Amino acid sequence: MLDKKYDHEKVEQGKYDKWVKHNYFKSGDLTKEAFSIVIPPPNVTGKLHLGHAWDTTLQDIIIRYKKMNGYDCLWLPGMDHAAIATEVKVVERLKTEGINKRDLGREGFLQKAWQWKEEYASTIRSQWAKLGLSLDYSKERFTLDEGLSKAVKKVFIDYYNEGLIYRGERIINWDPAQQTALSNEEVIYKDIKGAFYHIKYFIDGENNYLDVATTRPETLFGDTAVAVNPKDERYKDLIGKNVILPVVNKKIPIVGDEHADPEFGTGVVKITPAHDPNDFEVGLRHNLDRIIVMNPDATMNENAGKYEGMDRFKCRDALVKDLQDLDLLIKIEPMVHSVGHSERTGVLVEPYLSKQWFVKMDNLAKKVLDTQKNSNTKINFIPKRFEKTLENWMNNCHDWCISRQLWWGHRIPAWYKDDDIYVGLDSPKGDGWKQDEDVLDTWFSSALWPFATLGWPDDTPDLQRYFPNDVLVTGYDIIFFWVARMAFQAEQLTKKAPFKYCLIHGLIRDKNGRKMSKSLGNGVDPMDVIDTYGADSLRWFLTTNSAPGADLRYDEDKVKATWNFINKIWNASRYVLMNTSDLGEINLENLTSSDKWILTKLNKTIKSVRKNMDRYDFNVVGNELYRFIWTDFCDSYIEYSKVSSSNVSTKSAMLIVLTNVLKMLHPFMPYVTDEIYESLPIKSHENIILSSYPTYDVNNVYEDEEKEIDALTEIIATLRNVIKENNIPKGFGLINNFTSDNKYVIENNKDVLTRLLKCDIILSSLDGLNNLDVVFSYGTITLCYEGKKLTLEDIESLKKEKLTLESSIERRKKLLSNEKYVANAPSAIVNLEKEKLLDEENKLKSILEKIK
RNA sequence: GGACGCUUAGCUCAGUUGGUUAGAGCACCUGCCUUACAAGCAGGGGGUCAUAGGUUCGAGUCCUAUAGCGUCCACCA
Repeated sequence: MLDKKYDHEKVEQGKYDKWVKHNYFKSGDLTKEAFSIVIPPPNVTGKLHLGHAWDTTLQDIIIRYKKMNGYDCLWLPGMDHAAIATEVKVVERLKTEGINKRDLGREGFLQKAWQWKEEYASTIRSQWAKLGLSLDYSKERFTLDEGLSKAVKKVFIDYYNEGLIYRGERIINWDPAQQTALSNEEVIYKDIKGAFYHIKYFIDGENNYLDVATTRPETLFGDTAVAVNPKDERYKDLIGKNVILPVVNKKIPIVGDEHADPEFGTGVVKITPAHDPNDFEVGLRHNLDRIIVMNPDATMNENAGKYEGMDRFKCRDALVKDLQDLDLLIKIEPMVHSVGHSERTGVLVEPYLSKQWFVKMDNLAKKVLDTQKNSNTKINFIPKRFEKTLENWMNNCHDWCISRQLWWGHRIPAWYKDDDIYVGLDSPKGDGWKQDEDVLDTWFSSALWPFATLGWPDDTPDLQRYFPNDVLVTGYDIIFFWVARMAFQAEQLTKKAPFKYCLIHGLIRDKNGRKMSKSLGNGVDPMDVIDTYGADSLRWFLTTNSAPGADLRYDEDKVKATWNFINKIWNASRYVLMNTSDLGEINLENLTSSDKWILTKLNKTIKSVRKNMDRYDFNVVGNELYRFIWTDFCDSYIEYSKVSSSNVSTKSAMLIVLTNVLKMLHPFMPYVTDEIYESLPIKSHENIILSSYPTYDVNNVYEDEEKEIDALTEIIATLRNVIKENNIPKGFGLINNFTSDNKYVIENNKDVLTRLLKCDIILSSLDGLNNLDVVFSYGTITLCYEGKKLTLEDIESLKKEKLTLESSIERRKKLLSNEKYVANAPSAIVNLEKEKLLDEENKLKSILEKIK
């Protein structure tokens, strides 16, 4: 028997270990149809946050549901080495220990990084365990393990040989703190206060200057031209002349280029091909030199003359002051502009000319766009609108910079000797070859996750069975980072979409709607929530409280409300268990009307729940189950059943309902459903995980009894209202004045009525008491009681109801006399409308009699 | 500049292909320790579904415009 109160701690204690020990999460039953999900591998940089809890719970729900539907489910766990993110953290930690990364050397550093990885991996695994995730640990992978390394190398080498990867000198986003290149996606643009510095660039041989405005004056040392628009009347005659670069005092040409926007600033733009992507392009068009003026740590280099060694911003200040002294500064115009920051280190990104490896994107993107046009080959996003997000990215993507000047990652399999490049698995023969020092962008390996984790490039049984994955679950914020890259890598390497469906959820926000972030300090640790309310409460809250694709505000009150819901389930279960402990076997031969009613409601709920589970519409499922359990089962059925709870069929009915409810709840709340299922007097399996999901049972749908008990429920609610409004004292009687074909509703359910309304008897005559008629569409019920008589106020309320009925009847008559409505509306709706009209007319008739 | 989303009860949110009188939780008011549950039970109040048009027999739901809020992408010399 269950304890009197639901205690989430006690319930969840030890269950996960039990599940794992019994191998409930293991895939590989070849007699069943396969279903697979790969977990979005969390970074080994820290603890899981609420977003992870949400994301993984959704997957767990799907996996448990599919498992109960007879599938061989593989949910593959794993983690991401998260190249730069982890390296930054390890460097930080080393710093607190007084150790410098470079002093440690590559091998020494990697040792520390692997230590870090093991540490955080075990934290993450314990968090997965607390969440109750049905992961198949026998298949766990890591983006830096041997198998993925093999896959990554193969892709790099093949792409290189096919010309899909190239090495080139380009302007890339440079992170001066970590001293590595970044991809466009790793740069976060933020509006910051800056200034437009207007500087005099004197025209060679003239006593005249151009007003050149820049936000980064320190890059002046790399200027190799100034550009004006060839159509700009103000300047077009100057094209071909030179200006004197201030401070440096060398001649650079004035070129005409469309890049200069006559509307923007002064219409004159300095061209610094080594420090700006647009200028780089201009430089190519006009064959300009590229002068790098900074070191990798963003201090000025030898090209900056006396400013050499100064930090870029210190140099800016010093240079501006000097320009002022030289009377070369026209003005400083404060402005707010958007500047790129490194996603991981937060420092301002420097556009920087550098030799890096790139993936050529145009063809890869085009292939994905093509497959997305075909419903047989596409990835189906849920909600659908996110397909556009993917397509937008594919339409606008630039070549992908994949080399990173880091140590923690897949080292690039390229060797150099003088000007020769060798790309292959191992170092080429001969002396003097040196391997590339760089590693690959972490997303280069995670892009292979759906298939490389299953053995690709080898054609393994797992790959054949579980690829493509059935569904991928992730937040909309990483469609660009990850989903897009999986899409084109899978397409290119396997000729398939990596997964059939992509279920997208939103972001977790705090109670006030702000993003949860470390800097705001408004983050909530899911483990704390689990300690306070249990994993089941957290899981239900996360997955049933928002529409697909929408953000979710964390609201402790709602988690608390979920705990209350579980407590309700717990107590309803106690009631059923108390009544069924002596039940030998299921027997449905003598069901009462309310037994049949609840079985009918159960089956209709099962039907709808299955439909919405299949479309991953979990908030609809949540509402459905909540309403069925609390309203139909607890508020109505359990109360009705109290008059027949010694009946074997009633016992059987309540056990069937509870069992099916537990099964439907199980994907959402695995712990408490396991606990209660274990206590059931009759059950089909040793554990609920192994049981099968409820199916609609047409043999237990009873339309007549459903109507009867719906009527009973309505009668009870109405009478309770009347009793309360009129202060009818306990112990009253009632007379059944329903029309002859409705009388049975009360006759059949006398016991329930007297019990729930606390009335003594069902009378046949008034017997000298005061009376009050209550009008239903089935006829009237007369309440007979001692005490005050029907007052004027009561009559007033009847008059009020009369008015409401009259207007409603008028509306319905008008509707039904509308030929177009009758012709076009579905007949079920029209019939319902007719029925309603009839009911209301009957009711009105009774009221009119009463008032008169 | 381009794209997308949101606006429904005091608060947070649902609302399936258009179809009974628009729902839930929390909060609020009233009355109850009724032996599953007071973390509960029973009853109640509260919404012209952002605004204005349109399509339709019928619009919270579809279309157009407007306002406000938000997100992403691009640009920002």
